[in-house]
Amino acid sequence: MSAAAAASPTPPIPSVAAAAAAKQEAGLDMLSAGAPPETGARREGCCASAPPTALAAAPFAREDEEEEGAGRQDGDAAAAASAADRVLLPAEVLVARSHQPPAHAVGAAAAAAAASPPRVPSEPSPSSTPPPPSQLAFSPEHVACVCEALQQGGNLDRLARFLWSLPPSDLLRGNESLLKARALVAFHQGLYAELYGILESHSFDAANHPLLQELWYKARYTEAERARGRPLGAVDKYRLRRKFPLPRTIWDGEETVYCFKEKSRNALKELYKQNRYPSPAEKRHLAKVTGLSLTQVSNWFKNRRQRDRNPAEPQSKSESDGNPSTEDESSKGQEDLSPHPLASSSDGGTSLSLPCHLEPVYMQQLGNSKISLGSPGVLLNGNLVPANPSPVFLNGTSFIQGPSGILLNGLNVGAPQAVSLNPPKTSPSALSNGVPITDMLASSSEDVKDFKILQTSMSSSAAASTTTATFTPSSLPGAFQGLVPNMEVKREESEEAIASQDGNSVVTFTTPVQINQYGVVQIPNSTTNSQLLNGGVSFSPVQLPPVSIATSQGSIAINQNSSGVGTFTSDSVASQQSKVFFGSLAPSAVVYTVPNSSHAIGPVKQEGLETSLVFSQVMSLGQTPQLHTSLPSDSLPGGDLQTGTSSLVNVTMSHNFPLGPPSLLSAEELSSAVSESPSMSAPVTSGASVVSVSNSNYATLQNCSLITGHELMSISATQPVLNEVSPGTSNPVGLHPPLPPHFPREQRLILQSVPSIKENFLSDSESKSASSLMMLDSKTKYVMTSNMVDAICDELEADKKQLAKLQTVQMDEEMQDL
DNA sequence: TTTTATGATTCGCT
DNA sequence: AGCGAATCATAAAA
Repeated sequence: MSAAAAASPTPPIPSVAAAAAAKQEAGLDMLSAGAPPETGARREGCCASAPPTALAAAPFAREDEEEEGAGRQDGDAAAAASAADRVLLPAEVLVARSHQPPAHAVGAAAAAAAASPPRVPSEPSPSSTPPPPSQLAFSPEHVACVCEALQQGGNLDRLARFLWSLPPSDLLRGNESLLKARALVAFHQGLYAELYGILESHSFDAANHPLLQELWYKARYTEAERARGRPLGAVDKYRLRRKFPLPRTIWDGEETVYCFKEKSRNALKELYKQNRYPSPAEKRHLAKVTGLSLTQVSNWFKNRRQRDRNPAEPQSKSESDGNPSTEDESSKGQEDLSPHPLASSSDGGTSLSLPCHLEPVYMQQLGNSKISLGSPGVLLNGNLVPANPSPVFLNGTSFIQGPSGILLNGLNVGAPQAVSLNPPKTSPSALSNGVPITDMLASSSEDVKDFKILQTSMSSSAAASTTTATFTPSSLPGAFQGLVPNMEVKREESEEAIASQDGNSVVTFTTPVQINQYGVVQIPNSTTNSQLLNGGVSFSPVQLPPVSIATSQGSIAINQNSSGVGTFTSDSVASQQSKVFFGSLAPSAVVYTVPNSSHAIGPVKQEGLETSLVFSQVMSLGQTPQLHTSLPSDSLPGGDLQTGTSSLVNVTMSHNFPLGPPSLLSAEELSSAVSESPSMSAPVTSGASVVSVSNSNYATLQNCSLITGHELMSISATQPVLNEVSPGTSNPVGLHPPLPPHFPREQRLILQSVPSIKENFLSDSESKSASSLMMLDSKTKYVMTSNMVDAICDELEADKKQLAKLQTVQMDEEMQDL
């Protein structure tokens, strides 16, 4: 063993290493390094069987290993060198040194050779009498040992001389060590034809395959490089490998597998769907199941995560393995993340990256959706919680992104911009119904970046114009089928028209978030009625994956009648998570944010709804402010957007609203209902509750804080127009800071004013200059004019004041509690 | 030939 | 040690 071990330290073969390209060189070195043990073992064997003359096979090794004293070594080296020069060196050395501790012969010889000036091989040495070549003084084994020693010593020149001096004895022909040495020398000398001949002429021991294979390929590469006069690329090398396959003499024919078995991959994917970050135990189990090593499993997950994170990565797109999260990203891509604000937001590749989710994420038509939530978690409709393994459903075009978490029902909120507003690592920010809740806005630069990309700017024409601003996604994915692409919404247009265009589609978000692909969020704008509720109303046919419906989280059913009355039915199914419903367009939209109420739900279907009802739960916001907005449907016909009454409602209720179907909810009723079910923890009732809201009616919920556009606007850093309108209604900043870890309870609705022009989107976001802002999801369109804002503000003012009081009180209480 | 998919490696960070 | 990011390498498809 010692001999073998001694051999291991052998350095790589210089010539080879020199020729090797950086990486391959490393590979070669590795091979060389790996070879030693084997060669050592081999040599040991050979030496062991060596005849008596071999005083010392072992010594060779020792010599190498021990690096004995310089003095003696010098002497030995000198002797060896001289002997070596005379071709018969090995024999001579061995013989000459027979009286000494064996060893140094080869090692010393090699060292000497390397150190001393080369001598003419044939040059006779005064001190010794070289036997004629034909009269080998030692056996082939000895020769082999010498060859090995010289190889390992890295002195190929010397090895070449040695080989050259050897007689063409048949005895040596079959000697693998000698052949290997010859191959090395041939390679070193550029005698590739000879090299190939050697490699193909003898079946080498598997232990030598790695090195010889390397020589084979290296030679091919070198030849090709010389022929082409330029370095080879990976592909070139690959082609050469294909063109010049390894001879079976140095290859066992076993194909290298670069792709795991389908079965293994499926198992990996399956787990990945469940958990992107498997525990060590899970990895071990998976490794066992798939037959892969733990490292391979880990690498697979690492690679998968990386590729899901960077869909834009030029090299590859994530495979469409059916993994939703992956698919979205892969499917849409990177391209959409173009600088263009809208484009990015609207088309934005769909990417879903929810590290925190333990459960699978389902996206329907991810095409345009992009979800990229950072660790903190995202609150969708108030419910998406990072830590919670809740599935996310996207049915749509909306995208959610941001480390902090952003969710929009078509509204994208992230407010990286308002850094001051967001405490860096608090909890996740939540956005509900288009209203961003910025407890945690991304403050990091990354967040900002993401935000910019994703954020959709809505423009309102605050400064720009009274005219409505229209944003159309630069490119509409297939998701928009059925929708009129680039449709512009103008104030002048009648609401109906708008409705018809967008209308009818409903976007439903369940606690996990569901975004309808078609979802277009529009904020009908008329100052009169509508408003941004939930950020906008998105309409799109709701297509929920069966899964979502079946999920334990509950389902949502929305039935709206053509009359413009929206009916919302939620049956509580025992789900823990709340759901959000977005109803369509228009005329009147009601948004409810109900925390903790989950429930129900049936298949979501929406057709031609004119009324929209939205329930969103804001995560733990529960007690805090809520915003409710309802718009009268009447305004729709008016052609122009009217200032309807719009209110945002965020209701933190743990209970369902026992609303009878088509019943109108009066503010009082609602409030009472809400008040009755104060505790968030209250289990959801199994019964289904139906709420119908007539266009003209809107419900006001107690415990809901109403935030008018002004406030929202004011929250955003720069929103001149809005600020002017409603100065200081609420100081966003003031509100946020205090938020404790559990801030979830506090919910905020924020409308950021964003520069109206999409082109300027990025820059604007940076600059924070703004007009009125709205967050849009990529496919959503929001149109809000400053007028609208004003109108809305006015409209809401009254309600706001009332609600604000309630909200304020509650918040104060909560704050105190906190 | 080029591009894509994918496994592995390396480096820096925590 | 685990992770992310960047990168390489390989195999296969385009």
